[in-house]
Amino acid sequence: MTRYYNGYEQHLVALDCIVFGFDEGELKLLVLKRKFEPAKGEWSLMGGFLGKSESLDEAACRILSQLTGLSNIYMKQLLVFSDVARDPGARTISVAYYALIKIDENDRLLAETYGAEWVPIKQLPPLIFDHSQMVEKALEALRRRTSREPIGFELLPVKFTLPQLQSLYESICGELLDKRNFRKQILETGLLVKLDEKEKESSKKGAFLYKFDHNKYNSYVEKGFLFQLKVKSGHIIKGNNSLQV
Amino acid sequence: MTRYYNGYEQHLVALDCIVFGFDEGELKLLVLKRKFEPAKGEWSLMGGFLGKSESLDEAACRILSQLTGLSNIYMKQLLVFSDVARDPGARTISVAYYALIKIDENDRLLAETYGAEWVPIKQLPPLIFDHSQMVEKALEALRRRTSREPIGFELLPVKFTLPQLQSLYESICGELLDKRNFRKQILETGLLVKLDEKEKESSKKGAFLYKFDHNKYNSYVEKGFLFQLKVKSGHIIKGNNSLQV
DNA sequence: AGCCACAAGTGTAAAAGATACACTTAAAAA
DNA sequence: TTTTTAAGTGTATCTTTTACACTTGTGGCT
Repeated sequence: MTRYYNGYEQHLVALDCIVFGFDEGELKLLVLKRKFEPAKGEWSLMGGFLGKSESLDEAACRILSQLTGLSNIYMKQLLVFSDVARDPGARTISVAYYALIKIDENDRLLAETYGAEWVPIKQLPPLIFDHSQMVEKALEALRRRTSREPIGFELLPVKFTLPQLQSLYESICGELLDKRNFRKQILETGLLVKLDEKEKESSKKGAFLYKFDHNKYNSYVEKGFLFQLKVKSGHIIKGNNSLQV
Repeated sequence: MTRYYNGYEQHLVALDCIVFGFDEGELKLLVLKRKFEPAKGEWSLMGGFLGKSESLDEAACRILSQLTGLSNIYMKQLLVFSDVARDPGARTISVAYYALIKIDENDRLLAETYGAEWVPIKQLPPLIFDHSQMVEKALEALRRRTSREPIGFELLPVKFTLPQLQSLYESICGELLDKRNFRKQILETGLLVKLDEKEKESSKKGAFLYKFDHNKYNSYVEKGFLFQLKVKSGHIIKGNNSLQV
């Protein structure tokens, strides 16, 4: 096939996936102990190599599904890392992808089956090579994208409560948000459907479940509507029954 | 060197540069007629291949400088294009970069020397392969980034007038802006330095020249300041001496 | 049965920011 | 001297964002 472009260098093209999940009110990352040399046994992202007859998007899906059994996952290309010496095993370039996973929906044990582990993002161990940089960049991208597109829902179960959603946004942007303002804003989009069920795990009163209306969102997008969540300057919420006279 | 990772496919890694310039009040793109097969003679972006001992950023700079003589240019990685059949010449993946150039500063003839041409973005000819898609994505990225970072200045000469700057922003976002609001907003940042000189090409009165204060910007950024230009819903400006009773 | 503890849920007023808008000024050309 | 052209300037209205505190529902405890 390579009739043209003779004489140019060929390269190993790796892929690494930054896999985000949200569980127990925390943003988490899926990491695993590397099973081969070099750096065998150290913590790393999920990775693999680009094959002959697949696009990068296809390869990213393949790798994620081989290593976790998951499919039909939100994935996005992030950035290529290409320092000449980034991987001591060989000269490789690595295309980083990030993925958003609904942890609840999938068997939480699945990860362990494959030797992977969900680690809170605040307690990440050191990762091999430039993987920590990749995580850093992925977090920035996630923050940016979250405020422009309704991708937060990819991290929650199909049915979720508003307190859950708020907590998710707070974990992503690293700031507390005002409950009333948050609700007002998110409900104003008209994209959430209130269900008749309540979730009662996290409180006695229970919180109503909602669904995100993908169809409505898509038709809005076609009409030029822009999802925008102003998740900027949150503040510590005070004055909640902390004083009693 | 490749002691590890044996048996994995190697790939040709191309780079393509979307080179933006701003001239005669228009956003322009640098394109050239391809000098080799396949698709010889057709319009394409500037491209090349990743070498053995260079990072992608280095390669992108090298390619731009080989093909235009320019160096010290703002460049940013955009996205990798990797469809299996994207290039009929061979299976390649291509990392797209976009660059912002101050056309005035550099010899405008330079382009021609190298067989390249500045084409207004609204009159782009069809480009080979997936290059038109790349341009599309680059424009989106430029629009997004322009509103979050002061990169517009990379497209203007070091000294510029406010009408020039406004016209640049209008070309990028594709909408007319209100003169007074634009000036207020951009001057409020405190990042423009008014000079004592006037530029008198485009009007009899002449417009004052300004410089962008990079140092100040950098120190602001360290303090957490965020550049934000709200360049959203512009409108057609009416009422300017168009009626005379 | 009643009380307590806990998180869910709800509205409004003040402040900040964005928008719309029209005339004056400077200087070259006629 | 007049005309023409684009540069330059301020304010009032509207919209959006922010700050803020009490009531409700329910399970568990006594």
